[in-house]
Amino acid sequence: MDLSERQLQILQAIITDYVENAEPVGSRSIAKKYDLGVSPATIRNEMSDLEEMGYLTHPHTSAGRVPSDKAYRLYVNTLMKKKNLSAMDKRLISDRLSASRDEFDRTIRHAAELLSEITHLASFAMTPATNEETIDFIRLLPVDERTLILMIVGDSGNVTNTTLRLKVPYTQEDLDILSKNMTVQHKGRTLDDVLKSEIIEDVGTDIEALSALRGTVMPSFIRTLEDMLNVNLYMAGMTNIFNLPEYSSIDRARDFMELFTQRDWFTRKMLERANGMVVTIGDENDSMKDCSLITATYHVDGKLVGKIGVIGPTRMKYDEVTSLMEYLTNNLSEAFRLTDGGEDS
Amino acid sequence: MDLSERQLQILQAIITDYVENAEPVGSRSIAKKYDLGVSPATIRNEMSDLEEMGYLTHPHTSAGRVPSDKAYRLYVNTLMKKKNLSAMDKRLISDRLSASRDEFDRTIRHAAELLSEITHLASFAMTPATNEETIDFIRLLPVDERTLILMIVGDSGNVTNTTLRLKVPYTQEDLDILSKNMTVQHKGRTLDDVLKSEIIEDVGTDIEALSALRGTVMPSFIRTLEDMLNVNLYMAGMTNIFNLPEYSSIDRARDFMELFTQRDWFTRKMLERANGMVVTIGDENDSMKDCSLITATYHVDGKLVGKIGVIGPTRMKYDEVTSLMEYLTNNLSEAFRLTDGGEDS
DNA sequence: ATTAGCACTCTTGCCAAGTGAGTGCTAACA
DNA sequence: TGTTAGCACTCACTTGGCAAGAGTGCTAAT
Repeated sequence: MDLSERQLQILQAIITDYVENAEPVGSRSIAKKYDLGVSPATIRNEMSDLEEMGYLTHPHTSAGRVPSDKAYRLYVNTLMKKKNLSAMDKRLISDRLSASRDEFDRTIRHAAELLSEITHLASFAMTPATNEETIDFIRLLPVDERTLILMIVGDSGNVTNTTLRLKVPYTQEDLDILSKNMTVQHKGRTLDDVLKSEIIEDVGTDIEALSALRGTVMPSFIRTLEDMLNVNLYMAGMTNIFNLPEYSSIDRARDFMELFTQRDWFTRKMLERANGMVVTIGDENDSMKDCSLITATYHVDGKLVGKIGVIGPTRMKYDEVTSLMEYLTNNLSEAFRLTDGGEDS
Repeated sequence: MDLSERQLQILQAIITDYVENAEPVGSRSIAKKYDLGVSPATIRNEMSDLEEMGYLTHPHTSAGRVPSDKAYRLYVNTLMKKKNLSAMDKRLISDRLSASRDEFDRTIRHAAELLSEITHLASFAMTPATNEETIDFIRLLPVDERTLILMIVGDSGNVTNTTLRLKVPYTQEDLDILSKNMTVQHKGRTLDDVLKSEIIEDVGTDIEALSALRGTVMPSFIRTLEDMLNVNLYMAGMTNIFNLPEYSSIDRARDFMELFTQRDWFTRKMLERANGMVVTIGDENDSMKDCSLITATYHVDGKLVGKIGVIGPTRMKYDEVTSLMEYLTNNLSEAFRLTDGGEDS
C-alpha cells in the first residue's frame, strides 16, 4: 500500500508549509503555492486518503490538515534531502570553534550555543562518556599533616581529584606505599570495571596504620571514580522555544522547561541513545511526546564519544537541522584529533 | 511626614492580603478580614492618603489597591517580624544537609534545592569566591612523554588542574625544577594577586629547554588560575515561577527564564552584592525590575564566603524567606567549620 | 473625625451575529 | 475513470452589546 508519486508530492508540500507557518494547511493554498498541476478539489481527495492512512490529522472539520508523527517519520526516512549550509553559518561555526580550540569544555559549550543560535531551538552538548577510559595512575599528595589530595589520572589525560581531611595524621611513607599499591592494582582497568569490583577487595598484607589510611581513602576513591564517569552537560537556547507557537501556552512551556531542570535524568536519557545521527519524533520519545529530538555523536581521539542534540516541536526543519549537526560533529571530531599539539582538560 | 499607627496597620493588612492572593485589595475586604475597628469608608480615606504618599498604586479607577515597591521596602525595614520555621522545615533542612555533609558541592546544591522547595520560588547557591585563597603549591605531574598535568593547590585544599599536551617532549628534571620554581615564586600569594602580576615576569636565569617548557606552561597556568577563581552556581526551582500569576504571560516568563540562561552574567551580578542578608525590591534591581532578590552569605572555615539567594516577584513573603535563609546560612556555616574530621572537595 | 449612602467607573463574563477558511459531496466534464 | 467546479455545511474566531460585580470618591449626616 505505497503512496503514489502525487501523494508524496502533496504530503511533502503540506509538511513544508506546515513547518514554515505552524498553521493547518488547506487544499487551496497548496494548489496556489506549489504548482502540482491539479485543482484544490483533487488535492482534497488525496488529502482525505492520506488522512485515512494516518499521515495527516484534522484539528476540526473546517480546518486544514496537519502532518502526523508518521508523516514526519516518512519525511525523515525517505523524502528529506541533505541541505547545504550557508557560507555564513559555516564561517560562524569555524570562527566560534577555533576561538576555543584548546579548551575542551569550552568548545563543547560553544557547540551547543552554535546549535541553538542557528536552529533557534533548544540544544545541548555533552562531554564524552568515559566508560572506555582506563586508569593510568593514582596519586596521593600531601597538603598538610591531616589534609591530602587524592588524584586519579586516566589514560587520555583526564584528571579528577578530591581533597581529604583525615582524623589522624598520616606519614609520607604510608602515602607513597598506598598510592603505589593502588596504582599497581588498578592501572589499565576501566573505571566501570574498578567500580564494580572494588568494594570487596582489601589487600591483606598491609600494616595497621596503612590499613587505617586505606580505610579512609577508599570511600572517597569510589566517589571520585564516580565523579570521573560523570559527563558534563551544556544546554543552550532553552528560551528559544518561547517564541514557538506550540509553546505559547504556559503549561506547555513549563512542561518543556521542567525537562531540563532534571539534569541528571536528562543526561542519563541522552547517554542511553544510540550513537550516530538519531532522530526520534513525537510518540517515539517515551517522555516529551510532543517534541522531536535529534542527537548526533562526535569523537575524541577516535575513541571517546560525546553527544550533541537539538530539541524542538515535531514541526521542525529536519533537513536543515540534521545537515547542520552532521557538519558540526565532523568539525568537532576533526578538532579533537590528538595528532596536533593542542592541549585540553 | 511619618505614617500614623493606623496607616501602618492598614498598609500591613494590604501587603499581607496582596502577598497572599495576588489581587488588588479593596477597602471592604480589609475591613472584614482584619478588624481594625473602622469602617470601609475610613479605610478608603487612609488608602487614598497612602496612595498619595506613594505606598500604594491603583491599576485602574475601580480596582483595589496594590502595594508599591516603596511599601515593600517599608515593610522589610520596619514592619516585618522574624518568623519561626516549622518543625517540619527544620527537619527537612537538617536531613537534607547532613545526607551530603562531606561533599561540599553537593551540599551547596542541596541548599539551593531546599530554598526553592520551601519557598516555592526560584533560588540559587554559589560555592565560595576564592579571592582570599592563597596558593599552597604548584605541581607538574608527568603522564606520558608529551602529556603532563598542571596542578594548583590552594591553602584551603582547593585543587584545580589542567592537562597539557606538548609539541616537544620534556624531561622529568625540567618538570621538577619548574614546579619548584613556580611554587617558590607564588606560595602564599592570593590568586588575584598572581593573576594581576604574572604575565610580565619571566625569571631570566633558566636554561633554554626549561624556558621553552615554561613558555608552554605559562598560558595554561593563567587560565587554570582563572578557573580556580570561578565559583560554581547551582540553580533550583526555576520552573516554580510558572505557577505564579505575575508570570502567567509568556513574555514575562521568558524574560525571567532568560536571566538564568546567562549564567556568567548572573554569577558576576551576584558576586557584586554585599555580604550578609541583602534584600532588593523591584526598581532597586537594575535589571529584573519587577523581581525581588534576596541574598545571604555563609562561611567556610570562617574565611571564604559563599552566597545563596531567592528570586521571585516583588509580592513575596519577605518575613518567611529571610527567616528561612538566615536559618539555612547558619546551618551551612556550621557544617563547613573545619574543626571536625570531614572531607570536602 | 467617622460613617452611610449613592453615583460613577471599569473589568469580566456572556451571548449573538457575522465572517472566513476549509471541507465533503455531487454532478458535470474530458 | 480520473478530474474539476460548484455549493452546502461546519467550525473557530471576532465584534459589539449587555448585565453583573467590585471598588472607588464624594457628599451629607452623625
